[in-house]
Amino acid sequence: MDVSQIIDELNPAQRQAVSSTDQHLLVLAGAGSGKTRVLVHRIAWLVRAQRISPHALLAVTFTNKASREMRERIQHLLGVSPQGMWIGTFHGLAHRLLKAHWQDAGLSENFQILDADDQLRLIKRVYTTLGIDPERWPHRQAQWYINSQKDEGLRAGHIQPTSDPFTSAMLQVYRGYEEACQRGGVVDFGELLLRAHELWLNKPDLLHHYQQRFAHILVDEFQDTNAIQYAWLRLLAGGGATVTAVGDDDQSIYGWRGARIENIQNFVRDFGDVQTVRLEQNYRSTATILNAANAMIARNVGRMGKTLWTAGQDGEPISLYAGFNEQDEARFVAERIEDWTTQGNSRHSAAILYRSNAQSRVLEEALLRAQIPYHIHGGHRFYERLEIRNALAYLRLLVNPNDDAAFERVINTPTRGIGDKTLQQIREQARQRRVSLWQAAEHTLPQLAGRAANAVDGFQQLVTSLRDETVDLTLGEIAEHMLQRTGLLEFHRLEKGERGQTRVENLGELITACQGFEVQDITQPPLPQFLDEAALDAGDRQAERDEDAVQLMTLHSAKGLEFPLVFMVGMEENLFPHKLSSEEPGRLEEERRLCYVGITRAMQKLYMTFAEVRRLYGGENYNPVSRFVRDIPAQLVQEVRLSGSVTRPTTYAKNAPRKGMRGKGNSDSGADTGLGLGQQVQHKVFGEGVVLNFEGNGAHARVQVNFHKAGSKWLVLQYANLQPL
DNA sequence: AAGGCAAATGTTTTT
DNA sequence: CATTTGCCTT
Repeated sequence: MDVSQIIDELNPAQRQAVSSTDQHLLVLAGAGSGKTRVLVHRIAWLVRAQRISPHALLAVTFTNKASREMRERIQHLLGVSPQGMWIGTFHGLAHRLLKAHWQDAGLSENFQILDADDQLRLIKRVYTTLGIDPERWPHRQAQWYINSQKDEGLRAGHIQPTSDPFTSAMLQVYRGYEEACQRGGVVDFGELLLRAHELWLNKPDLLHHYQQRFAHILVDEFQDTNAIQYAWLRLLAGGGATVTAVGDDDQSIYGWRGARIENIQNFVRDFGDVQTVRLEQNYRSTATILNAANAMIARNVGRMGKTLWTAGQDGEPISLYAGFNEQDEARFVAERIEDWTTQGNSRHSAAILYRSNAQSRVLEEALLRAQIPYHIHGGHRFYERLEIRNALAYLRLLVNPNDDAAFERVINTPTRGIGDKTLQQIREQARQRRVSLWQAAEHTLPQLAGRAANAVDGFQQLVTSLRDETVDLTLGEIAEHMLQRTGLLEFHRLEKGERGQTRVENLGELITACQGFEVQDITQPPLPQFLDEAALDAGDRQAERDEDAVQLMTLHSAKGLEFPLVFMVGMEENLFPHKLSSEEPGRLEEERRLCYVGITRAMQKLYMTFAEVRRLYGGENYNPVSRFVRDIPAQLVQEVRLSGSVTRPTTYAKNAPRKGMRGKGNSDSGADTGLGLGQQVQHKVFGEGVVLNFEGNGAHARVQVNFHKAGSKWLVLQYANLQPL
């Protein structure tokens, strides 16, 4: 391909960024300004025009999704995959380094990654060992403390002991936790970054090697980097590499989890010789929407400064609706979506954005009532489900029996008569001998009662023989065999009713995932690689499902997405800006950026809604309209009071059976079934529920039912034998 | 070891 | 209000 092709289709600012030859480059990329495009084209330009080997390029993102997208687009643009280039998340790249240099990093070869859940369990254990009272300092607080310290690049040893009882308790826990991790050969997310940084600090030769290798470092979402990530980048770039940082200070919404917006300003100061390019032309939204966003964000101080503009139309005004209460608000949204789809638009082109997850409920109920299929983003992901985590724990033990978190999780799952007392003894033994639980278990055997000793011994033999039996098997076979031999499959199958079935299905999906897994390194066994991927990429894989449904999500998770029609609901003081964030000026500014993110998601039409009365936590709240709404120039906003809308507060009896709904000709409703969306149904095991969704037709038709007791489930229509109520 | 009850506790989330 | 947690009982 021709070099000019990489450049020609860009606007002047984009072109300037892509072909910058200054030492460093800061791209301030406004929402919808072609940020990823610039990044991808710059990489292509470096390879094609500058003749830089992909081997000398490193591109780092924040999420797996972003790095996948970047890889695909580079491949698309270059026509070939960029062999030798490092593309990944901060955590992914750190992991790659630690795997390659595990000895220099002071890790065991098969170190495992601890996720948030296992981390909390481990912390609980440390509490018990140290005799710290979780009533006084909740476990979660310690978890938060440890993670924040790691985000800042601080180990327990770096922190000055104080007389402050909180700090000294937290420090004690931090220390004990560090030891437990080291002993178990596990590493949490923060530790990946911290260790990768220390690896380079401690091994200058290694650092030098990587500094020499990477001539260009490209960073996406730079405003989201935390202290340790920034330090890591500085170290790597210290050998003269060129850094391209792409970000938007106005979209920094993760300060509360360690992201440092000031890294953008510091970049110019710390790196010197930085060319700054602003991408301000927006290709997403109408001028009205952009003007609203610009006006709102202008209230923040200390910005790098940026004003979005478009060559496109003004578009429709922003509609503001004052609901009488949250029910009315939700009803309004549902009606507007009905109008939208009636006009021939798809449902998935509409999104409802809210500040906190709790708000989704009323909206769901309204959509259900209106028979509008919806999809909620967020919630449990595949690898976070209990049964999957149990299965993974067994697999982890196969790789590394000293993994205490895995050991604790499954020593009595399925139940095999190992109670708390036995476990306590093993823990005590482990503490005394400073060994892993697995090792301690062997030492504890003699002092256990016959039955308990048998059970523990049986467990260890199970794991050991499982390891022997699976050496020559493929990953899929290992998973399948493990599920059988451990009895996990049976255990979950026998779980009462509803849950069991889903869990067995999920375990089946796990086997499928194992079968389809592609190893990174063919010289290494697949299992550890699979476990690493499971830990580092919680797999939004099934979000790809392309049912035509309205998208519901928090403002945070909407970042990076765009929708023709957007609703920002709950535009009320105390809700948004959230009460807990409206006190401090800094946090309020972050809320405002969140609002900016929300507004700039909208392509054609934006609705903002609020409720005059909102039931929350039992009480009635009369929140004033959000200050953010008042920040938008009045001429851009149209206040809505549709004729035919309710003139008094409406309340709906929850789950009340509705009349006249059966057999309505909804195209998605599997017309011959007698069931429609929103239909109340009865299932002989799960009880009563409401039909949420349909999928497929004929013998393959499946129906999603939200059971009052059992929660939401997908059933095969053919077998479900649902009775309409 | 599972189920039931009382008490606490209510942002945002990736890796 | 409603969900989740943890303690207590069978």
